Amino acid sequence: MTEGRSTDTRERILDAAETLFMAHGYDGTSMRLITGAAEVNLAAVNYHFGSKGALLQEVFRRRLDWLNAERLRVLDDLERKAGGKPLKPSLIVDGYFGTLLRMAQDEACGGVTFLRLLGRTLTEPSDFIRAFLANEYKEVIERYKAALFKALPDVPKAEIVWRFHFMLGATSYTIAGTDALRLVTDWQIEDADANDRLDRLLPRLMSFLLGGLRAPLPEFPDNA
Amino acid sequence: MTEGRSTDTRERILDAAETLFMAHGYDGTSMRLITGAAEVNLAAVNYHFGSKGALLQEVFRRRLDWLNAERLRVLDDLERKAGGKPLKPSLIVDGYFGTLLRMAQDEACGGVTFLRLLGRTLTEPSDFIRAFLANEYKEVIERYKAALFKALPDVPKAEIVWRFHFMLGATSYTIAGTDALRLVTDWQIEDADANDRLDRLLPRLMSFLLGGLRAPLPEFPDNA
DNA sequence: TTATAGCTAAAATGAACGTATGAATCATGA
DNA sequence: TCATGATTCATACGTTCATTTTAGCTATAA
Repeated sequence: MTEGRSTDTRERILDAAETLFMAHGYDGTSMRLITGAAEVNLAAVNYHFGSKGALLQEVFRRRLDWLNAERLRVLDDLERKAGGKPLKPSLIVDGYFGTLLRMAQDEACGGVTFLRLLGRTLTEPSDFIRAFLANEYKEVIERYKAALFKALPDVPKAEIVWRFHFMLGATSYTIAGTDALRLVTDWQIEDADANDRLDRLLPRLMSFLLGGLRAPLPEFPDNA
Repeated sequence: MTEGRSTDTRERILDAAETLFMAHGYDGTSMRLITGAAEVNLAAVNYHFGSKGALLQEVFRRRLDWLNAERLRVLDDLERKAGGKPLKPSLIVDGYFGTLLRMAQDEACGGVTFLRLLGRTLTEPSDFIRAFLANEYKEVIERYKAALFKALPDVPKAEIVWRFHFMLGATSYTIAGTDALRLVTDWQIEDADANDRLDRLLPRLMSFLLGGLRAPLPEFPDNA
């Protein structure tokens, strides 16, 4: 085989990088740490990916391509079944956020590790990764936003965009799972294994998101 | 005066560090960048604060001491007026998150810059800063959690903790304000100045948070 | 077998990092 | 006025960083 060793090295680097970027952030993770954990030579990253930044992009691309394609597939499916009629908001929210959390239960897709890395990186704005993620998400966001506009014709579009934003925040922060304040709240949550907790997280999060999405519209103070 | 030059240098360093940590993260901000922006000598940080890590802590302490004291004061006030009866959830949520966002409108308290730094750092878990923030928030979180338990006696405590967590996420992510996906959503938001946007953000966020907090309880799939 | 391309190994490069040092400068109290 | 302690300054130190280089290894194709 002409690439047996090579693909193995690439995958090992990507797996190690995913875990380490999640744990220590991009700047906090050195090439020596990555190649050490992957048990490959220091130069292998630059040979296979070109640079550290390109490696980070590849870590994301490996998972996001699948995730966002799946999200589009789900939405296509929903819209096909609805035959032109507006979708229920709960279905749209589940298509976007449910698909994400369900991916985390599939270890072959990176499991919770990638989920945490994603949540963390969405609030960590290195310029080059922002541009990359924006492009990677462009189509999906556009489609889901449009679906929400259609599903909630009486709600001002600006309000929907804001609430979509809030939902993204609640989800990202939750899946980052390493927030500083978790130490404080003496976590009387069930100590089941990660998959069990993930099972119950999805309904919990979904209730919260839908409650927020359908909340009464805010009233602004007069500042004319 | 025995400290004129000194306090000025300290403040300039803290201001510069606050802005730069916000923009580039902790690891991404070098001492040379900080001291350059503050127009002080490179050695000044180590002289006045001891180390880069201690500087970061001081950046937070300067704002958080006031913020969390104010949160406690507000809660004390509410509970005193209620005279032992449970508080309305909206008042509790406003006491916690409203106080935070109102602080951002006071430029003397750091304004949006500190708000963004806080939002960003809450998901950026350097071990030492996690421990510091956990300690800094300990009392406030405990008090507000207890108030919510009392205000919502029919809701399981675990559920309240989760939803408090989701609220923290939505808020942190929003105030970080630098999330990667903002580029995507062609932001048809009013182009008013920062304070105007902040004026309307608070009611918007509050509606969302309360909607989520009061949402119907989730139903879990049977996995017995 | 030999040439070639794909890949790995080990070492070196130059830049940037946080921190430490000792001299210079300043304000202050006797 | 002058000695003193606080602060600022320029500079150097020892690491660690991402990346590059050069040589060597392995497997396929002619």
